[in-house]
Amino acid sequence: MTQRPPLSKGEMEVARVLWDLGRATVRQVHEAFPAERGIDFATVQTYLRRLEAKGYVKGQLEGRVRIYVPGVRPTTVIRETVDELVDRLFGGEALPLVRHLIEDRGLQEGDLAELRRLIDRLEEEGGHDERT
Amino acid sequence: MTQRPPLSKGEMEVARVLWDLGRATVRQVHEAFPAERGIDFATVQTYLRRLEAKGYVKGQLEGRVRIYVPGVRPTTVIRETVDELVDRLFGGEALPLVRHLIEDRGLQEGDLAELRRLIDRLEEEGGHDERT
DNA sequence: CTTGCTCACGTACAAATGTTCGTGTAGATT
DNA sequence: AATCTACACGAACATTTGTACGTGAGCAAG
Repeated sequence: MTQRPPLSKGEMEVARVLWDLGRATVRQVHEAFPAERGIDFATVQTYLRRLEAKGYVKGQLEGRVRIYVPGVRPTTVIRETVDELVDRLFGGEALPLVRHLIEDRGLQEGDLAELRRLIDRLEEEGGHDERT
Repeated sequence: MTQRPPLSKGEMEVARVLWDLGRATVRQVHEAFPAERGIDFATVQTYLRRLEAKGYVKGQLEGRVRIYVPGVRPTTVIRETVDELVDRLFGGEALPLVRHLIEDRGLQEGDLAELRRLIDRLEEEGGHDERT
């Protein structure tokens, strides 16, 4: 089903901005980039064009300008991307990545609590209506 | 500090194999690939060459064959790669990715238990700010 | 109407990536 | 010795990616 070509790094950056804005012109996307990124207007334009070609966003002329909107949910892309990473880097094992994220990327105190709740919930579900 | 160029997808596949084997000839790496992958011997050879150029592995002629060994620890590469992904896809927030991994990628029962222990340990270490 | 802006859109182009071929040569087989 | 084999090593080449330029059209201000 993954008929969509994968997102390149640059495309991902732009896609993320569009997800945030929800609906934007090239200029708006361009302006949403931090100045330090120093990305050119035309470059953003190209990325959006390519994102459209790959089926990730939809663009439509509205008067003089083209308005872009996301065509795929972030969750979907995240799933595809992360799955691929997990496959390539961990041979499909998710746990090592989770461990790395929890240990080496600073999670906040509250985050740990939330994780614990999440685990509680999952163990609850799993252990209780599962009868091989 | 070492600004190694990032690994491409293909390079990562090969690097992973070499981490597993620890020390191998091109042929051994090639053979370690699942047949379905249908990757050519020469392709593997090129990847190893490029990995060496990028500083990820070291190769040395031993008799007539070249032996490759990892030059960078998997952990390092994983950190760099995952950090980049988290930045690009989640704007630096690690939690959403962890959540995704736990919820959507099937972790085993035992994995959850291990995670819980990990969280316990981290909460222990971190501020003793009990206030649940 | 003439200048000047701002876009969409097509085009460009170097670098990186995925993939393979060709050549030369050091050992193995006949 | 004449072949055959298996590599190392260098090239090649089509795609994809990152980045940007140039042109022409619509609109605005002089």
